[in-house]
Amino acid sequence: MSWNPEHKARSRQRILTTAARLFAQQGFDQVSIDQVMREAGMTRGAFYAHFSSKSELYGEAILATAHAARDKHVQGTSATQQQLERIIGVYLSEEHLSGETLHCPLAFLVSDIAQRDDQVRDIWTRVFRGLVDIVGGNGEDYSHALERVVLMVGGVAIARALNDDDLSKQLLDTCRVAVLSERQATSGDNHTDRADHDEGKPQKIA
Amino acid sequence: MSWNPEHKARSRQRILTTAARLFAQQGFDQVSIDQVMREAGMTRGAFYAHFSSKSELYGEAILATAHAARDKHVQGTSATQQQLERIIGVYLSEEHLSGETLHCPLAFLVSDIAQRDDQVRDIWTRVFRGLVDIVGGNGEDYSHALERVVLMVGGVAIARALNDDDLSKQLLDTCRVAVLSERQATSGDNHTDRADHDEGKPQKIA
DNA sequence: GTCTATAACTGGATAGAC
DNA sequence: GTCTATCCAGTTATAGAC
Repeated sequence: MSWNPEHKARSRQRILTTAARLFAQQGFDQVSIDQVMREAGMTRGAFYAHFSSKSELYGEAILATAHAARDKHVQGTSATQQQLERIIGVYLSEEHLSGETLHCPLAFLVSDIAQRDDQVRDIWTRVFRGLVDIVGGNGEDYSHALERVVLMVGGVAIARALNDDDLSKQLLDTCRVAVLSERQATSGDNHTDRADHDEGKPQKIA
Repeated sequence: MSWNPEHKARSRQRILTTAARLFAQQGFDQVSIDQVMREAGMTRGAFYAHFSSKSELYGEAILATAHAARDKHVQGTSATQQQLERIIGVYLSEEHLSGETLHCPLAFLVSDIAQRDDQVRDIWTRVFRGLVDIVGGNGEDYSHALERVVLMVGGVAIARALNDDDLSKQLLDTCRVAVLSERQATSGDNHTDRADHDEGKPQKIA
């Protein structure tokens, strides 16, 4: 069985989506290659036909998650103002924390990344820049975009760590209000179209 | 050797400070009990005379770090306005990221905590509330204190993950300015004295 | 209280059959 | 390309000597 050309690509995709989910929920160390492959319907030996190491899989999974989120939430080259407000609302929602949906590797893996090799950290940094570009639109200055992304990514990361649902909810609400209100406080004009963010990716959401 | 009553307390303290440093730098999984005990000048077998599990050590190390930071930076029952501004400056500094100094478990372990058991997560949540109380002073409303702590903890966590020193520095600067300026924007009066924050602990800094 | 020694297990990674 | 079998390094935890 399975010598047709597209079979490998499908297998790889199954491995990636499974790994992305597991890594986001449990981090790098607590996910085993065996676990990923079993849930993807294969055995451990087959893994090395697709990736050369666990670390490479980790980076590719982060990238795949970011691509999927961008394709889902940003059509064309840039998000409109309306799309942007919706993204912020979904990102800073309780569903983002506990749903079956995919989770943002920026928030869910932030303190996992500092321990990883340069290749993985470069990917994460690129994805981070991609989200700043999207959230910043293009008109406002970079610092304000950075601040809002810190409230988004930091807010979700902290809300997920807290062992108190009420406090988590209050914190998400606070961050959502802050991100949305700070936007209109700094500049009235936003959105438009930009053409270049190359390999910059947005976050992960629904 | 070593049957005097204080010897055990000193051993425990050495284990705790060693563990706190290693955990903050490398996370729960990548630190072994053997490594902690060796660096503390003992062998693995001795560990279980002090703690019943690695997870218990993890929680106690977080708590010990928070206590040490509070004792160092907050004298009396509450921080003055001047102390507070200094704390924020030190917290959102490059030295906090890479120095030999102790690191804040809130920022360095934020996405590590979500994977741990309830006992550890409760401790982390308590320490988080402690920092909110300190940063919030007492006059301003809780939401603004939450927002500023998100900028502090989230900012440091993200700056540590980024593999680009310039961007890290810019992000820390942005967060520092935002935390300090947002404070005076919300309420003119701050600081005073409060008597109860019980087990709430501040962060970790210098 | 601290040590050595070891049990029982799981991890990533490779070799070779099909 | 995927499988089974295996190697080897590392983990937590316990038993028992001193």
